[in-house]
Amino acid sequence: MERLMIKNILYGGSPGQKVSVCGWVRTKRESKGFAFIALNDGSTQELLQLVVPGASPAFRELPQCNTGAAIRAEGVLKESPGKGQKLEVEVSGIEVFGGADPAAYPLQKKGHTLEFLREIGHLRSRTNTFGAVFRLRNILAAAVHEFFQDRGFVWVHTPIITAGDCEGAGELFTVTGLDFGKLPRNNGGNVDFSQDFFGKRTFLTVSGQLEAEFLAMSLGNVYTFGPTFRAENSNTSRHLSEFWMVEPEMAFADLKDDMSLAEDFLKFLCRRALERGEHELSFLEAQYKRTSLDELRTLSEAPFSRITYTAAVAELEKAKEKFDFPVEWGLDLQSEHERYLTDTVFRGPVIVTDYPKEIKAFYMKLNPDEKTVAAMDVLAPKIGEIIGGSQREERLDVLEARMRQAGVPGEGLQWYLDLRRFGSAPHAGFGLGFERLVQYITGMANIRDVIPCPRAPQTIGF
RNA sequence: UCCCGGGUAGCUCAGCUGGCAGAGCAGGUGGCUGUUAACCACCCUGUCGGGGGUUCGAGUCCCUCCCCGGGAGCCA
Repeated sequence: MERLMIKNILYGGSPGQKVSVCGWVRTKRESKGFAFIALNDGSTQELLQLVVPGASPAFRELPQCNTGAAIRAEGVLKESPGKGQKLEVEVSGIEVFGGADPAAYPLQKKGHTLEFLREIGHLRSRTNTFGAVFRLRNILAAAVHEFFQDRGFVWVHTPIITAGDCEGAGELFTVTGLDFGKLPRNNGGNVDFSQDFFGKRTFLTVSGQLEAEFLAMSLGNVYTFGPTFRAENSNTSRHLSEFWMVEPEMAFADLKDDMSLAEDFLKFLCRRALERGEHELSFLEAQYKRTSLDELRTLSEAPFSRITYTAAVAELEKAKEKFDFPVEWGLDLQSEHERYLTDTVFRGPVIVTDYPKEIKAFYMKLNPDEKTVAAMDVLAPKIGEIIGGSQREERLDVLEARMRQAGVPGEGLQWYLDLRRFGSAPHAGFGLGFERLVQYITGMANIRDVIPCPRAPQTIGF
């Protein structure tokens, strides 16, 4: 008999139907004459109840059917007389693929802390919480592609290995083929990377943006969606050393277009999460009370607030709240300031625009006031910056001047400047940290709980 | 990297001014004909994070290192 997924049985099955189902036992409840097994196969948040009558030969298999065991069950689908489920399977046969010693299996029939589950990363996806999070992560990843593909954006694959820290976005991981036992040295005593695999020092990418720019200046609208690496010694609930980033880049677009795209994008993702992950979201809402379906519904409909950096600073200056860090035009907004704007002033996502040029990257377009740049950050309640973007500087002379001021060496970036020499055009884009998005939608407090194998300083199990 | 708070049974934690290491849950055994993290009874569970020191005596006090969490910085 063909194996059915639990999702399809619960939503497409009818009483009287013969079924075969495989999965992992969540709980077993035994009486003298019968037993109940709650089974999960990862296809859905919900569990399938198996009823094993004492007369069934399957009853003899019960001692092996402990929490965690992998089994196949065959039987007849019936309407359940009990509360809590509509359908259940009256089992006639059970095959145990692999048992799970109850004394040794770490996942007990009780609640566990997220911290403990992080220590058993290879098993935590068998829990309700992580099943929900990883299914939602998939829904969102698919929705990223759906959103851009529907708008004619081309998915481009920018390199993982790069030759320079052109953007200055944090510390980089070095990639090398050199033998650490006998590193070649130059006259200065430093490692001689000219003898390395690529003939120069190379790194894991910190952003695909610069490459995405030249692809946008040929294909029109493009986006990247792939892994990104930062060697920063960040120990927070919002940072990973390896994370996934989405970076759209649009030719012939300005900051307004960029903001509209970011807003439409986030709303679309919320809507898809609600449509396709309702059971998962409901579970997480009930379990942790850090996210709410109503909040996501509001977010997917109401317009985002928008404010310039200058106006935001004025708002903070007149705030009654005491801040630990100073508020002054020219200083970057601190976490506490961002939180005040999202949680107190606007009570929702807000887009802050036109930051002082000194605190933003060299490639952002200089505004006519020559003090600010056409940058935008989308700030979300609780987690802060979820999107950072800008219109790019397309004027060669202005860009070169900005690079000199910022101390960015031009040698490795001639190809980037070429885009301003040949057929330059206004263009804009942004970067979205995918895990921050998943965090925001699921309400998980720690970013290490929204990716299967989190990489962070001193953290690389599994 | 900095500032706080932690590390005691498989898990979550209590353990006061230093004096025989505890509870709940999980697990085991038995009972129970419709359970929902089932219920009832009984039973088992320890390198008190590692090392050093003070003391007649350290889970408890001191030093040091490691690990975890929260916050900050950096950022997405």
